[in-house]
Amino acid sequence: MSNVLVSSVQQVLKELYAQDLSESQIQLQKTRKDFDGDVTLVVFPLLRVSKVSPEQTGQQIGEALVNAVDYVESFNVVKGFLNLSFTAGYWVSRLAEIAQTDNYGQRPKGGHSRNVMVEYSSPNTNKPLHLGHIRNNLLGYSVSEILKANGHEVKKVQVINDRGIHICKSMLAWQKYGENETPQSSGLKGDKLVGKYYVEFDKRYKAEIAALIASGKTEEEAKAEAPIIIEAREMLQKWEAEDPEVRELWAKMNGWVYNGFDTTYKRLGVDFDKLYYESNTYLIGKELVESGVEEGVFQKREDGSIWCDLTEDGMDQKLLLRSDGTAVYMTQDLGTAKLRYEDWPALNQLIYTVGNEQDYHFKVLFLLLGKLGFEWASNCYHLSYGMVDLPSGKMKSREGTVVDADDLMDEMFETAKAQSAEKGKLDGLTEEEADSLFEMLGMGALKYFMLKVDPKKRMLFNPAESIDMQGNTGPFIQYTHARIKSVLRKVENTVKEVPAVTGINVNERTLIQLLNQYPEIIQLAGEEYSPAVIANYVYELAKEYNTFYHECPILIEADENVKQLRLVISQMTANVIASGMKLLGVQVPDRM
RNA sequence: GGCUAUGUAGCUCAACUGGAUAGAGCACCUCACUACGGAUGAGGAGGUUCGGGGUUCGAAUCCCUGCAUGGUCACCA
Repeated sequence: MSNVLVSSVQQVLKELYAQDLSESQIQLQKTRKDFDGDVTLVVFPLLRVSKVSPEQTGQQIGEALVNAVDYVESFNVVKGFLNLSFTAGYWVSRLAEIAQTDNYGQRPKGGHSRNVMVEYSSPNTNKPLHLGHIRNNLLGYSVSEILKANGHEVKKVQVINDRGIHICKSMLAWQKYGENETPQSSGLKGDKLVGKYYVEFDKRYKAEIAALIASGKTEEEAKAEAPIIIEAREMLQKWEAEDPEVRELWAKMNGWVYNGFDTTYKRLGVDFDKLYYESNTYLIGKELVESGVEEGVFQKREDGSIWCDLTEDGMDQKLLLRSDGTAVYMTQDLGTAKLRYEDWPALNQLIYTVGNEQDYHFKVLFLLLGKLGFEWASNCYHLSYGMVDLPSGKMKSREGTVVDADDLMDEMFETAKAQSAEKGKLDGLTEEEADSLFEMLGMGALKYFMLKVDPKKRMLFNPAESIDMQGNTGPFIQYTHARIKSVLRKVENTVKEVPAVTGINVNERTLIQLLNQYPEIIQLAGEEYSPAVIANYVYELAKEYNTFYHECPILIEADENVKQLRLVISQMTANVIASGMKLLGVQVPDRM
């Protein structure tokens, strides 16, 4: 609609001032709430062509638009702002179109569609998932869904960091001190069990360092010479040499971890189309690095290590392969990227959902891919997000302040349960139904809380406040949806026909305007890779509906046409709420 | 120290990318259920948008500068 109006404005300007102006010079925006109107034209940029005062310019354009555009009913000018009001008929017909559109808000596939691979989660296999992973998972999943809604072809993937020194640490500690403990024997979730031995390794390592320092070594020497770390390094080399015993242990312990992760992913509601394992890609990376040496873009040093000199690009020397020939993080990332493009040659964009602590890493990665001659290097994008802090500061595993993902989800469930019990609205639900509702509400609260914040900003997670369910929260929106459903349940046939009404009130108008915005919101969220855009919009919609609900009778409305209009508005609001929340990975209940 | 991000009400976050009197929620103070769900709504109070310059019709937004906070500069991942 604004596009149509833009060209009308251009037309009018041409007639008035004999000037052709580009679209970008026509600034249309939603009229602010405290002013009268639907759409506002900013006239300041037009003064150069009108050569009269802002007020006069607004007046002239306003008069011309009322004459030229049939749905522009009236206007007013405040300072340099021309506020335009549309006819009720215009908005009613907009509502009718919305009601008749399948998958309203979503953009069908077409010429603009891209093939996009979104990587997210990608944990290490040496410890369980925590709060930081939750933000990552929710963000990656939601952005994927948003891109799909924009008509793109999306594949969700992760690369599992299943090899490296970290997993060797867990393996070694388990081998030495584990006494064959298994998830079955201990009753521990697999990822938790492996994490336990990672912590055990760290403890022993610390003790050895302390002992060496006491015997006169420097801290640096102690860290390098502690027997247990040397053993771990040896194990990594054995692993790379495919030592059968080490590989067997490795496969067993990783298997435990994957089982544990699967449980967590399932509960979080995230999924993947394909999994990559670094154990399968680091060799490709090594080959790439070697070929880079041959091509002269990388350099081999005397000790055998391989580097890339990035000083001309304003960065440092970057290690790509250790002197003992083992791979580093960067090595395998190069290999993984190459493999992905081989798997999906039509790929247009590769998105990495990874925290901003790795901004530098990805800058370097993309640069290296370019140096290796991959023209698609410029299509790689680092979806960087801020860390999650606790009121006590950073999460630190050593200080035991890590918020475990499974524990947190349990807590959310319990809170939702307690809240519902307090409201006393559980009548008629079986225990099973009630539990699934609590899960929906608890997860809704958690997901909405984490996604409503702009991804690139660091966020504070206050356990006490985050589980709040009043105000700007997931359950508030879920409640609004349930309430609408409750109204709709009471009418026999849901009518999608928009009746002929002579006028609409301010609440109806505002809601239709908001509903009308939904497609633009999805587009904006896609362009910015920001679920927060969706979250804030859905909140505003729910809030506005609640105001409408208080002001306007629906079922008891005497005028049958007005009643139908309100029912359609209600129906569409519920649809858009459900649709928007789905993009965030949040389900909405019909009753709660 | 270099590079990089962030700084908005007591707290947690918005602000359509340069537009009007900077908006919400929480907390605090009022008020509203014999109409459809009170996990709600209406109102009040709360601001030098970190400080200082600049650009212009107009700045939270852009530029410069200072301050604060986080991240990062590993033969860790």
